[in-house]
Amino acid sequence: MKMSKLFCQTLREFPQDAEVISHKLLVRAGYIRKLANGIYNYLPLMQRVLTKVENIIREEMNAAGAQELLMPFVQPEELWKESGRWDVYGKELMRMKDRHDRGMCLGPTHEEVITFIAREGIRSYKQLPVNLYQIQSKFRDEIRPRFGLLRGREFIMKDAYSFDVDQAGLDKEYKNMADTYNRIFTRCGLETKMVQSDSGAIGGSVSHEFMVLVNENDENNAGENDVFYCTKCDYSANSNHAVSKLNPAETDGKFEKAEIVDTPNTKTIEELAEFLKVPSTVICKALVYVIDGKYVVALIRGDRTVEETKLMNAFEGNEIRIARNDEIDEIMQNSGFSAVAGFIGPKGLKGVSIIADETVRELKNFVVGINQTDKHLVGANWGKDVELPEKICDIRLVETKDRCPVCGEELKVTKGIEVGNIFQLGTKYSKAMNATFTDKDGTEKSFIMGCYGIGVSRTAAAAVERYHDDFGIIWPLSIAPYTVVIVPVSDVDEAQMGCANKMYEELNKAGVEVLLDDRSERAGVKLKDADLIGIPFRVTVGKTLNEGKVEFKDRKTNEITLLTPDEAVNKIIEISKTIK
RNA sequence: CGGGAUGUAGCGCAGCUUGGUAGCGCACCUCGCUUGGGACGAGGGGGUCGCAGGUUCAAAUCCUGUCAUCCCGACCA
Repeated sequence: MKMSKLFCQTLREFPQDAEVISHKLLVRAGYIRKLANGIYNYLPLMQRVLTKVENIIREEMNAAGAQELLMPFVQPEELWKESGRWDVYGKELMRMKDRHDRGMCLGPTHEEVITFIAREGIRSYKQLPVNLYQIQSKFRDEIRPRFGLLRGREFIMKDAYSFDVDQAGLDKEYKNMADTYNRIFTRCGLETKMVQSDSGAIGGSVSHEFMVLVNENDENNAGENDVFYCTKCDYSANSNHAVSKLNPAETDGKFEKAEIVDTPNTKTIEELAEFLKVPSTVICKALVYVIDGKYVVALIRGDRTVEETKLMNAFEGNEIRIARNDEIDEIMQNSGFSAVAGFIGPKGLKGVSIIADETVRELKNFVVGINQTDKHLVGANWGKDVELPEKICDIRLVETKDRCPVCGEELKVTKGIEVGNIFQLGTKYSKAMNATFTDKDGTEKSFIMGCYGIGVSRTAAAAVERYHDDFGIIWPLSIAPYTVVIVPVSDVDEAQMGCANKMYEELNKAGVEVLLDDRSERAGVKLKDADLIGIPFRVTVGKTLNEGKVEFKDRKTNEITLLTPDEAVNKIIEISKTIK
């Protein structure tokens, strides 16, 4: 491709509305352009990158035994009513009416449609197992799209769905997909970590996410997830799912008798601990949440934080938020109290569910709110002064220095970008949508399903996030839009242009993806653009041509070697052959 | 949805306080010159100043409303 004809406008400055580096660089280097909030045009260079990622995915998925199909982007309301998600998916599901006033939605994911396909097409266990996938645009009307391609409303996703006769089959396919994903991301030049995760709105039990770990010291790092991991064993999990063993802590308040004491203006745990001169670990903290419209009071040790996803899952909820002050007032009124937030306790509350984190169980002679403003109960003990709630779960956020649940080593945390996930769905959708097959023994059974997603556009953006420098993008070879760019320093120097053109022809003939910068620009412009766009290799044809040499530059190391034009061409052809 | 900020040429911005001919840099077009890290000179094109009302002889500027975008939070495959 000749750059004079390439549809690509690089910008001299970073776009003002971009925050993270992948967004800034992709816009500035002419890969993407915003159409609307969270919706982007993929320009020719970007399309080449996406196609490469997609083809790697295709090859590996096909090799793993999956079959590609394509489902509609627009889906009928009825299917979503069948699965029960029409009512629970929320505003993220882009809903609309067709001309006949029938409810439709844009596909944010395709469990319903694939289950419909399986229900229609699979009658017998003999047709199983099967794994079907597609690569397609998805639409999710995110509350706050941001970070360019990392969190758009429209994005490209590979989604695969497996159907098995039993759990053993699903386990096998799950492992197969995990291995496949590792191969896919490795081929894309990305190092990923497979971490345990929450299964979210998709449902199901077992799930893992594939995270590209980003450098936390990087000021604009775009990792949206905290990943806790163990340095000794291979335990790692998303913070919304991570569990830990706790270090020993002082949990005895050493108050000799239970009594209500004045604790004026101690609305936070810090203030209360300071006022009573006790460690925060002997305080039982009470937080009021609203889960799917119902009030929940969560008890947790004073020094710990509630993990809201865990709390929500404990009640099998879909939506969680902290209660507003007027809602707390309502609870107080219903229970005959009048305390404000900061003095809430479990004793005597009516119309709420109470849940306790495991950390409160061992508290002794502790401090707890008693639903009177500016007062707390000290020296409290479970069973005697306050009832221990029946519902006790792990609802706490893991912290660094907590111990690995597997081996006991200290846990560490890092930021990650989620580029893929795998879920064991089980029969959640097949049961709800009555999708069954006839098993060997003649009985009707529901499909055991799994689903497996990869964010294609996000993977490309994550690669930029991971590989760039002050000059621009540094694409991994396997997903770069072109392998090499030839830059003649002067487009009016006949020798240089002749040499550049000759190499260009030879490389093209050899099937190498090559760019020729034949623009009538000054050298600086062409060199800056080559770096910005991030082509892995650059051949500069300039003054060294007098000695019969051209410069060969590796974008990754910025190392320059002098080669004859023939040597350069051969070297690139050799490199090109290694691309898988 | 809560808090903060911003909307002026394709991009980046000034002008607004104190109302009076809409500007600068980059990009774009023409000519010249130049060709190893985003040159230079001359000329040129491009704007209903986010939108709608209002005040005024006169509004980018003041007032009201509204829309959009960005950041933080809540949410999230």
